[in-house]
Amino acid sequence: MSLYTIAQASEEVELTPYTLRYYEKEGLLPNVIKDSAGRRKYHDDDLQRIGFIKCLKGTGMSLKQIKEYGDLYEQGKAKFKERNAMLEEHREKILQEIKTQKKYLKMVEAKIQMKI
Amino acid sequence: MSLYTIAQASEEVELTPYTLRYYEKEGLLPNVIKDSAGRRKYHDDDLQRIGFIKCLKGTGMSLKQIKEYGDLYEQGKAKFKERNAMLEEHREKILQEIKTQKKYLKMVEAKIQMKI
DNA sequence: TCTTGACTTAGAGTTAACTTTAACTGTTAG
DNA sequence: CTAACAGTTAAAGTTAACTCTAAGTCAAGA
Repeated sequence: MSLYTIAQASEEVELTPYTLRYYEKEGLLPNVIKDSAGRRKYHDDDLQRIGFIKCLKGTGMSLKQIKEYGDLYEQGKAKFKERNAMLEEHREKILQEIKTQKKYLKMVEAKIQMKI
Repeated sequence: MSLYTIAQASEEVELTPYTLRYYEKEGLLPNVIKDSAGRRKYHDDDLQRIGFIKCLKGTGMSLKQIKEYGDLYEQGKAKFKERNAMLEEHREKILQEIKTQKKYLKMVEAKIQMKI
């Protein structure tokens, strides 16, 4: 049961403390606790959650949508279907995006080969 | 030798006329001509260039960097090396990004499979 | 005890990339 | 001839996602 200060969590997840506070303010991190002096303490669970937020964000999901997903997650089993539907839709988007990236890669490689 | 109005070019490249004017203002489209009434006329070359801009942008290059690349392109053979170096560096970035996307895809798929 | 340093907050500022507005002009169909 | 339309410009507005500032609090070391 390890706890992290915001500086440690920041280091761990490679996001600035500003960003961590911002995500919390936006409702993406509803479970971060505070110590008696009001300072944030991050659980491993929080870091896991941030990791998944980075995954969703890194694949083009907006923070707004990520919050929607997180809100469904907070509602547990009751919203499992909706939540998974979101992820499956997002999965398709990622697959499509990888395809597009591969197409663009070929275009760049063609341009490199042109030698003019 | 076909020429396109901004509306036609917009349709063709799937960018709004606003965006086309914006790209021009930012120096990304230095060769767009105007008719006697001051209206833009796009050549096939312009559309090709916009296509490549979309490729670079779609793979995460900023408009600022795209302009740098375009400026080198305008200087022709003299800057060929620099220009190609930019593209080769960008190629690496795209490869890395595809890797990351695949990793994230696996994370999302794992989450979907979790069924909880 | 004093000061240093890491934190806190609310709110302001920044950046990229558009997107819209307002006021205007030239072309075309009736 | 005139109304509608498609374009023009400079400049202001928007949005997402941070990023920073100012003013304050608290705990720990010299």
